[in-house]
Amino acid sequence: MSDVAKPKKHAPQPPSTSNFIRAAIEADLASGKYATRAWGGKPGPARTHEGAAQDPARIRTRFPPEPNGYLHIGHAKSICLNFGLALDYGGACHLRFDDTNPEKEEQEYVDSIIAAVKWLGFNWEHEGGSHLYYASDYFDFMYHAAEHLIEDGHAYVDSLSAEQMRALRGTLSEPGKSSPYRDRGVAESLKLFRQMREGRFKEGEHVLRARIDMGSPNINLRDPAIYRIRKASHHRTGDKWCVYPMYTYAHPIEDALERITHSLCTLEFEDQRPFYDWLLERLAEGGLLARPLPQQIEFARLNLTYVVLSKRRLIQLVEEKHVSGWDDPRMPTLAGARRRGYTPEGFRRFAERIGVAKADSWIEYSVLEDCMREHLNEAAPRRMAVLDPVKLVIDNYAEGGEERCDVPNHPQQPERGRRAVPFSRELWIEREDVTETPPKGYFRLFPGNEVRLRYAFLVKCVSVEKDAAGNVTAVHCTYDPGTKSGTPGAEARKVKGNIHWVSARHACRGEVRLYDRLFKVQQPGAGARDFLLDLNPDSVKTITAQLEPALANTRPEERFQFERHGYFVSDAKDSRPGAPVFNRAVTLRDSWGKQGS
RNA sequence: AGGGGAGUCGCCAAGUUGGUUAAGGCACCGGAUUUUGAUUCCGGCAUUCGAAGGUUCGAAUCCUUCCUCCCCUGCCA
Repeated sequence: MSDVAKPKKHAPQPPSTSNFIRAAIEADLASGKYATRAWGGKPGPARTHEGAAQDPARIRTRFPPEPNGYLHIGHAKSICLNFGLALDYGGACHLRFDDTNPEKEEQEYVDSIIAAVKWLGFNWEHEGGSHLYYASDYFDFMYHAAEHLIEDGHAYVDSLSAEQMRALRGTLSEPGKSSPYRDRGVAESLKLFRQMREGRFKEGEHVLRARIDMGSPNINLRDPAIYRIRKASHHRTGDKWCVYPMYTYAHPIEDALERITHSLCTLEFEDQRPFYDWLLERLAEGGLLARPLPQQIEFARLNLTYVVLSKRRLIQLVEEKHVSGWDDPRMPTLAGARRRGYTPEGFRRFAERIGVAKADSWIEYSVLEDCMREHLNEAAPRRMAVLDPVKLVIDNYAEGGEERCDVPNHPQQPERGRRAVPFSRELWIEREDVTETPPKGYFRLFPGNEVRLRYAFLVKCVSVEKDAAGNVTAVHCTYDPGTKSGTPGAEARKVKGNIHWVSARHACRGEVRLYDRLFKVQQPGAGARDFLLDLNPDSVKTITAQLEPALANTRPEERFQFERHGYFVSDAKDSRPGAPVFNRAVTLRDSWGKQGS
């Protein structure tokens, strides 16, 4: 049956260019839903936008972190999704700080979040406008909208304690019961709400609730609290307010004021969507918000094997000093990943590769590593570094002699130029590149075998020196002067082994941190187990390596491939001229199975 | 009177107005190239879509029943 012409092989395509969110956006764009969407030039209520010109942004998305912690890899998925969609569809993506809880939020976090989003390569500019917003900028509107809801009978002040409210809320299978304050008159609720704002009550004395349906099977609709009293200083509004809106109430309003078209969030907010729509509809029919209203769309959050992403656990790792800080290279925070040597391009590639859907899934950590390798392979210049040095002596090379080897900075990219690497009689080579008893298939140095010193000469192993314990202490070779790389006839004789080296006399010593995964199991803390029990005790190993001279002075965050090892980055905090410190981002793939080093 | 979601190859994930042999990526397995056991290149890789019935000329797509997993009872987000 092989005489039938085979269908031509399809060119490899970028991973899933289609997903349910793109489908929704494309459907909305096609239906003309947004054809007359106005944009008044800044976030605001109906009057800001009505009569204004059509929004130059075809869609608006937003990334809305609460500034109460550091961003992590899970956020990277959301950032790439939201900013990426805006870019793809000619839209704008807003960076918005959801700072509605003054007790947990700090300026330090907003700074780190801004830095992380920028680092990932995104910005919130669109058509000359900058879309960096804060929920706290909308507190006035939110407060007035709340009064409006009270006046329309859609909200009331409840004076039950939190415990009493919980008792009346019902359970998953039983309906809730009305609070005795549910039928409090509009005037009284309004008066109390104003007094709440004036600071006449203590925290917890009253709360503003939406009046919806205590019998709803959806617990989120059983008269959710929308405003609470909090006598805390806010990092931006200071002491102006002592009542703060709840996320449930604030988020839809933030979206509507900013004219967000597609409000993307994670699956756990699905049950919240009916309230989101209910609130916006009430406010729009009251003339406070412009239509079309934003729509919430939920997607599955990222789960990565061997990694924990919950804020609680991340805090525990830092506070209990299992890591050196939020930017420890083993942390899944973006600050940690950056210090580890991971790249923005790698993260974007990763987000593209894993796609977005509604099914809960676990992405294998190796997928992230592969994405980093792929980008680093293209981007990182090559260098030679010996991590576990053993001396190689070329017996027939002139004592005191030296010469230069002409080495490409990137074998696949000749335009990156070449550099001179000093060569001499005594070199450092990798301990694992020499053995007296070669296993099957081993083609590096062992007595009688010939290998190439990469970009230099062919050497033949004549003997191996060992200490009393049997450890190799030095290896003696003879070299063939006619085989220098780049000279005529250098390739006359082919050998399988090709090992890297550093001239002992010229080497620079440097600290190298070899990182491995922070946890030793795929799902740390699965079941009821304490996740700390799953910590990998060997997640970092610090060594002193012998580096080629060009590595002595590097700029902070400069990334290299150490040939035959992997990708390393000059540590942003600890590396110094002449005393370099490198972090290993990821190893090279290795079908021989050398397991890191 | 519970409600809301999800189940397509080892890991992701298209496809879901029913229409010929179920995209693509990752991993994996072969083979080629290679001065990185890397990279690159070529080839292979689901008679089957959680299960069982049913409708139909035809079903991953429609219907029925069942199974499994996730989320929801903060004055957190």
